[in-house]
Amino acid sequence: MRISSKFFKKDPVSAAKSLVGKRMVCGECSGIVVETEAYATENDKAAHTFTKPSARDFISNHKAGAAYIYLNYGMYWIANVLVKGNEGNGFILIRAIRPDKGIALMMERRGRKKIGDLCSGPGKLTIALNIGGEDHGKSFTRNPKNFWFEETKEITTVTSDKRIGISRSKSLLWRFLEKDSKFVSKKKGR
DNA sequence: GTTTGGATTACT
DNA sequence: GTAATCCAAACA
Repeated sequence: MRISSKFFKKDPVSAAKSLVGKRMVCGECSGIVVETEAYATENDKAAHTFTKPSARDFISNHKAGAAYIYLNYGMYWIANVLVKGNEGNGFILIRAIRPDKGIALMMERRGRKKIGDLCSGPGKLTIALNIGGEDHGKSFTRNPKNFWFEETKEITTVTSDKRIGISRSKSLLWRFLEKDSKFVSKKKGR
């Protein structure tokens, strides 16, 4: 069953946590979300909304569940989901998924043979799923032919940790991962 | 008009 | 450890 926009209308932190274990479908490929991070518009200096006015514009011009795709370091696209809750707006950063279907195609796009290396990082999974700047602003809940999330029967134990790869507000435990997963990004925090 | 700093990855 | 490579923001 596909996840509706209602899912993205609660606060960003609990939405990010509950997205772990869901299936992310994109064209012929899919995978189970094993790692996310939450970013909030309020009291979060690491969020794009703190430094980039364009991120705030994006929030006011789009609905909950929209895809916020960002080009980082000039070479890697990074996928986020817009969250608009009563307790504040923010984004869910999709950091890693466990490949499920379309693995051969993902290997071809990535040029890698190890399944554990296909989607174990935010820049990697966008390449594997063929997500790019042309998908910026599209919806995860209203565009059935591009990408969406599904409920699963996966039994996942979710743990929280500090966010990584950022220079501000590092102390918040807003990174959520599937416990003991071999498919999460390996880079250490702190 | 020029400079700077990233939600990173892969290779040495 | 570090090169690769681009855009929006910030500064002059």
